[in-house]
Amino acid sequence: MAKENSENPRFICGLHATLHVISGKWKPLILFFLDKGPTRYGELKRSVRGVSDKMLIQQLKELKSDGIVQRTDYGEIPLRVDYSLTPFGASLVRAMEPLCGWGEEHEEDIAAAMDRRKTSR
Amino acid sequence: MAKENSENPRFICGLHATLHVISGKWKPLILFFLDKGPTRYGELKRSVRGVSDKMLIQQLKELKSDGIVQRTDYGEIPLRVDYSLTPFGASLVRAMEPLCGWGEEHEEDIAAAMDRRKTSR
DNA sequence: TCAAGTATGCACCTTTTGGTAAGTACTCGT
DNA sequence: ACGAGTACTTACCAAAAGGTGCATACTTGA
Repeated sequence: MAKENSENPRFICGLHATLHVISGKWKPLILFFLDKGPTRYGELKRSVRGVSDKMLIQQLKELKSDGIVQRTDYGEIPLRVDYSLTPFGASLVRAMEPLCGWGEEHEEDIAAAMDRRKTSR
Repeated sequence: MAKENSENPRFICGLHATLHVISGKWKPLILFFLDKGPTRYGELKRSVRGVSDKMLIQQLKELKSDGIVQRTDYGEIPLRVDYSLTPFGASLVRAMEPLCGWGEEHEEDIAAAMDRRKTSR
């Protein structure tokens, strides 16, 4: 009937859209490290402690297909590849900063709440 | 041995901590609607279209145990309860706004990327 | 008395997500 | 020739997340 919303109805709000891009166990961490500059695959793997090859590759692929990161293959003889943020990705990282700040400020409350949940489960 | 980080090592960065609180299929949407004011359970369920009772209750409980939302039971005869943001929760919603904005600005790119992934899968 | 509405709880099942471990194709140093 | 390092790929499995539907205890209106 009458339109209630002139935007496309795919997402409830912008946040909803954003979360489609950054959800994934390792994505925020990957973004966090890539924000420091282009990083080789192996380097990234060592930074994001605990991630498996499968997961790292998979999340990088998704981030790439979302236009957040770039993969650069130097076509060199002993295989050499690195990953970096696109300008689009960099803008996302900027938008994530307040969440970063909020998390830092309330780190203890969050950790306490997590413990509470684990204990009383 | 030598400390590399004086913060507690539970989270890699603030963002990582924050994501523990807002991850969950329906949480951002719930927060989005609660930001408009205290909302009764049934009302919320009708707002967050598609959510099941189980999920709505579950996510509300988690948000409550994280101190993000408050549950008010009016103790009235025909059962009456509502949910609202705590000040802590309100501060989280404020920190989420840039992500909201980013998502709004790039909604089309995000949707396009999602389609691309679905199609080429 | 019966259906409907309130706010939940619970059992069961499927889907999604993530982890483990192996294999590939290449090159380099010994 | 062998082991190690590069950047992945694949198959198999376990755990977590989420969905469906029924049950509860209460009340109000027909």
